[in-house]
Amino acid sequence: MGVTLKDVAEKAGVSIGTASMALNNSDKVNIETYKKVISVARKLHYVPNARARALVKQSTNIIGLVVPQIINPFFAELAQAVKDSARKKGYNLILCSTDGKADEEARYIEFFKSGMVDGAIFASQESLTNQNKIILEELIANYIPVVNINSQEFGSDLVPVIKIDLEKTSYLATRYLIELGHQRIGFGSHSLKRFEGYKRALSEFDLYNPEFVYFPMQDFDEDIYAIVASLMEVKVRPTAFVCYNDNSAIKMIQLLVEKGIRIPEDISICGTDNILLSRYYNPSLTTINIPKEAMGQKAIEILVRIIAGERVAKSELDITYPIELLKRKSTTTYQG
Amino acid sequence: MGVTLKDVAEKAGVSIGTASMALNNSDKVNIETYKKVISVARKLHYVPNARARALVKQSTNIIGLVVPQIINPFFAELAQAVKDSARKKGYNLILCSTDGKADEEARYIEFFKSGMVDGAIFASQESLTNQNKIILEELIANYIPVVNINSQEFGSDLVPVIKIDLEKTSYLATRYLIELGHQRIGFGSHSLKRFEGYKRALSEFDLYNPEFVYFPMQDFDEDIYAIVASLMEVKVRPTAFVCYNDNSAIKMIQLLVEKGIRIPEDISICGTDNILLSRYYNPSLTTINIPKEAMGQKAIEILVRIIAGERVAKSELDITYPIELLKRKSTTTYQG
DNA sequence: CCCTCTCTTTTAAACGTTTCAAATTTAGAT
DNA sequence: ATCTAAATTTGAAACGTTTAAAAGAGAGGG
Repeated sequence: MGVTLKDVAEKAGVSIGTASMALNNSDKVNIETYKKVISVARKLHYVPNARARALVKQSTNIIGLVVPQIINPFFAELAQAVKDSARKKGYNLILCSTDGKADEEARYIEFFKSGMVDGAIFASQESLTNQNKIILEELIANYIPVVNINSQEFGSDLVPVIKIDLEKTSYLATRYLIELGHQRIGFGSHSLKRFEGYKRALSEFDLYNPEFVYFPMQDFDEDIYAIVASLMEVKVRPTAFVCYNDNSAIKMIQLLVEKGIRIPEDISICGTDNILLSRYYNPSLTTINIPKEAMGQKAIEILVRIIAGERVAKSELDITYPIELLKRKSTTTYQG
Repeated sequence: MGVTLKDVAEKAGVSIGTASMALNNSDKVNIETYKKVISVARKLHYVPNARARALVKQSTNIIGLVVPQIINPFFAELAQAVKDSARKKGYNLILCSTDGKADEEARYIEFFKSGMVDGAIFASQESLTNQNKIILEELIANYIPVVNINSQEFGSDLVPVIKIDLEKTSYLATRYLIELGHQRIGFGSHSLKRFEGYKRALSEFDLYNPEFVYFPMQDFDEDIYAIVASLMEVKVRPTAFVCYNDNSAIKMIQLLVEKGIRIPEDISICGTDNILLSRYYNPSLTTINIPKEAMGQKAIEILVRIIAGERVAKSELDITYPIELLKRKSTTTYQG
């Protein structure tokens, strides 16, 4: 169907080998031949067949990125960063979103194993499904290079991890709310790590009260309705709330506002992620910044090095990026 | 490095051809042989090499999706829909975002030409860069199947288009604002089509006034600062504003609120896209729904059919999806 | 016992590159 | 004119599949 190297070679009057070398700028080929081949190739609109090249080169120049959901702005922004870095290194990015389903995750792992990508990055909220942790281990050990973003578990010789200190996110948020004078601070997340940070901050001031803790079983986003409903019924309401990401914080605010509760006057709310929109939300969202660009870039950088066969230093096997509290308008002081 | 078909064949005591057929569930192979091969393959953790398969099959089972930006929730949501449909048809999706740069667009087209994808979907705000319209035409004509989403130009035998009536988006929004009693209605977009709809609605009531029209030259998102600044200075301010997407509407609201302007009491604001967050924004955003899921799904459906060699019916070469006004809280009545 | 037909397996070409050893050409030195 | 070394080109293997044609093995009929 398409124009092949053979066509180019014939028209240029050289062998396939020579044509290939010319097109790959080998210095072994005579300048005249080179010119001839290039010109013929251009004339015929020759485009090298990436499939054939992939087979012989054992590499596709594609990197896979797996995220739980693209429609979560946090991951969209991360994907953007990863993509930009990948492109700079000459790679294309295949973006895979699992919607948190273990079988989708498994399908992608299968796909990766088949050799369609040169390496993969797994980004998660906190960890992969248990089942796939095992599959992933195997994947890495036997097939392709992998880097994890945000997983709190790995960080081995095989799978470097780029992460943040999850516990600290909620610690920072909670402590800030305490500093603002709040004493009844609510919390919602399915993450144990985050809960620990929340509890640590409160414990330091002897303010911890399990009544204000919500552990949604499923998807937090969906369970916000339940949390808000519960918040409306309870007799002593928290005056501040720590959400596990900006998306859920925003939903929560909206639902509360609809019930006539003012943010931040009645309840201060704090998110995590610093998604683009959090700055433009109304009220603008107090949140924890996560350096997505830096993390995405680092992940690609390390992955590319592993692909190239380099051995990464011990110090780079487990990198924790600093996070930062951004004080905005969704939180305010409270006088008991 | 990995286990190949040859290894499996040898261990199973059959030829490579037979092993291949067994693994592909061919009915030509004896049931005993089949079982033997399958069991050996499993034992050896054999995974077919997708690169080799792609070469001989002339197909990678990958579809490319090109969007201007992933971090725009509209495209993230569209990508989600496209991905889901693609997976259902057995394809993987390679997500490419161009950031509106013509050269990135061109690089992706080059990549597609090389045969790494079986087909491509180009989604845009309104149209591709001029330069690449030409490249794209050529791509389609000679290399791989393509479907356009949202482009207002194509819709040929070669490139089916899935789109909405852009003119109508702003017409609907503007007319609604007029119905609410507004007489000074502002407008911001670089889209001529959208401007036409805006103007048509106003003209019907003799309310058109060029003073209220903003044509940002570059990226609208960035130019919102300028528009808001200008809005603050002008002596007669519009009481309503039509934004060209939800993202910009949200930014605009936030900037206005920061200046002490109340939304919707002082200015009613209307977006377009109905991104997930628009419902959760504060105030919730009056906007135009665009059926992203349906459009994404249709795009895949048609593309897959073209890839399969089917000829699509004339009626499917240019499909316009219905849009719908969603009345929410960012707009309110106005008594002159 | 031979022929035919069906069922199964093998063989080998094909996919379109890259790459490296071998062959060829060219140039330079004697 | 001959030899050597360098420069260039060619040829062919390799990458790991799929697939169609050919070969082989049984079975059944005459």
